[in-house]
Amino acid sequence: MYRIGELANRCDVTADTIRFYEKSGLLSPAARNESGYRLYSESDKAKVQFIRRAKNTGFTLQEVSELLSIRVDPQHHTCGEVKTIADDKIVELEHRIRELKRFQISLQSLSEKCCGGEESATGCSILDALEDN
Amino acid sequence: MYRIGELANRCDVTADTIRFYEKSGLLSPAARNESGYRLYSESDKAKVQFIRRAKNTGFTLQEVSELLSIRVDPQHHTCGEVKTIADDKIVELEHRIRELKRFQISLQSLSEKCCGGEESATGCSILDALEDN
DNA sequence: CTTGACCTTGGTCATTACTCCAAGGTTTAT
DNA sequence: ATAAACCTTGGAGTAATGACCAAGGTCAAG
Repeated sequence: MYRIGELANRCDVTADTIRFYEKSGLLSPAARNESGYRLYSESDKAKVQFIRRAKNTGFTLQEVSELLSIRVDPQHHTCGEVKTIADDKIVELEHRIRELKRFQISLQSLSEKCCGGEESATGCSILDALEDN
Repeated sequence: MYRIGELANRCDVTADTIRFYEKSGLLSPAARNESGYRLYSESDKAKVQFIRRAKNTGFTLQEVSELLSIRVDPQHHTCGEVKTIADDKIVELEHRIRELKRFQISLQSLSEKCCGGEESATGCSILDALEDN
């Protein structure tokens, strides 16, 4: 079990960030010791890393929270519910991916037209292209 | 020339947003009339639309500002600078798209494992699905 | 010439996601 | 046994990106 500082180090975040995630309901410590120190497990570490990855990908913490809630309490949820949540997210991801690709392609076509050299950017084809838009 | 309200309408933003962009140094009105009303040109409209499009796809206003400031003063910048901004963003987009796909694949495998029925959802967790990956 | 729609500046408020601080308790190394 | 490093809660502050409001000026229509 890690204390908060060590978990923070291993996940490359600050202790404050982990406490903030706890306050936001994304994560709670596996246990507390007698002095009230938070204690975390390996699975907590995986969760923090999941949160970071999801966040870097552009999910809000709210959305990350929804993703995490796909970990289901089997007593109270059915496969049907899980599948619905997952399928909704899949569709949403498709939209996002399409949008990012669209912009990436347009940036790529701009970048290819630009010489990228030391020339003054007057008449740079990227800027020209933005002007057309 | 448009007044701020009309520009806002045409670009599907609010007048407040346009004033905010101005305060942030992204955009200033082509002119003012005698009463101090902001007046905008077609090129201002293009600029606002560019800002929106870039922003919706993941550029921060800060980054948009870099691109726009080069455009405003191209003789003091090089093609290389412009291309670097674009290429950095392309790499970032690639990374985000890869992560999004990773999530999507995980969710798909989760969804496939789910019968989708009324059964209890033991073991349905996106963390598990991601670990398998 | 009044009414309603629009504009001005200047200010506050909201949300997201942290980040820092204070005052104090705990653990560990020397 | 004491200093350094770590932890606690609670609260305040920050940056990005706007939204909203107040008090007042302007403009077009009936």
